[in-house]
Amino acid sequence: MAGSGKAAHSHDHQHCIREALTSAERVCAERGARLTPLRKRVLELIWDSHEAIKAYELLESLGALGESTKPPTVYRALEFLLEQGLIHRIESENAYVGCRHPEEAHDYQLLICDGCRHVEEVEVPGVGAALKDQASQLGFRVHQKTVEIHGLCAQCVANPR
Amino acid sequence: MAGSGKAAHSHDHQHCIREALTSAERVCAERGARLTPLRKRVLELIWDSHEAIKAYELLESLGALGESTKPPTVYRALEFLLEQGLIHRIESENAYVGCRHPEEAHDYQLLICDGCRHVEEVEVPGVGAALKDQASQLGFRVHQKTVEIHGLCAQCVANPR
DNA sequence: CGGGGTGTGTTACATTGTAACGAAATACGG
DNA sequence: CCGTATTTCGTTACAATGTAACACACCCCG
Repeated sequence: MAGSGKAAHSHDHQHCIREALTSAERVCAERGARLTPLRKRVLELIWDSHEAIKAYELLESLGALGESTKPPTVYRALEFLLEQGLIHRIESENAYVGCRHPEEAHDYQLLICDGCRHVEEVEVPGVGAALKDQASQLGFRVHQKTVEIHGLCAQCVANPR
Repeated sequence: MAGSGKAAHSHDHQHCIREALTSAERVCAERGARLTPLRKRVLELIWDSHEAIKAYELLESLGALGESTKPPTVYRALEFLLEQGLIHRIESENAYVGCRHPEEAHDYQLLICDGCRHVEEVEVPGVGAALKDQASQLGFRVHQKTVEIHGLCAQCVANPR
């Protein structure tokens, strides 16, 4: 059923979900942040796959679960999850994906497959530092870095539609 | 008048504009692409500053010039300019900015000031290649790279509001 | 001058995101 | 435990961003 055989990018996804939720609980507990049932449900829905998911898709899923179905509900939960570093926003897609390393701040880059929407979070050594250094040289104070690589993942290169 | 003394990031901006337009003409001529009056006007409006400008701001400016004022007009012009590499889209802002090197494809990163909206296009050596290499190692075929750094430019760090 | 392709005008709508306000739930000092 | 402050949530209404579809104008070419 959920998250098992789906062919591409196979792995024990139940494990991913469990780990993500456990991590989230711990991180929030440590910080005194409240991972309410609603926020947790949204986080679960995002972690339902490793694919980019949109706010209104989340909204629809919540609706199917009999929840309130108004945009602010979802956007507020997303805002919280972003603040806590539990998810990433994909700017070039207006979409969201679970963060692999929510325990601490980190540089990251996203490989986004335009074929299957799979998103891989990587940290290419040196990239974050190089950007920071260049900015510093120009007197620019960095607050946030967005690095998004679009293309086709190995699966979709091998197996085009 | 237009683009002269504005204090921050001072430079001969008239020169920027002339150069951008000349470049655009040449590039389009070489490729047989049609830089129509409408498209050129939109490009001029974008180059009116080095700041990120939004589609609906362009729309409003066009309206003030007595042009047609419907969204598709602007979005189609933007699409053309993006295809020709004459402008960049800033994904994290839903905004647009003139490209500094429209003559040829190139890696680039954008430093976006959240204080004054100024956008600086840079090419940090190695960053584009490092991202490409990492992707290749994962079997990922890159189509497009988006690198956007938000923060405060030197002017705004020195002179906060 | 007629036909095909490209560009533009226009209508209508889809998608994405937010402000504002009140009600409910939770935290917190006494 | 109670009353109050704060946070979270529900709801309405709307703002901002972007697109599909079709009609018309223009231009090149034969």
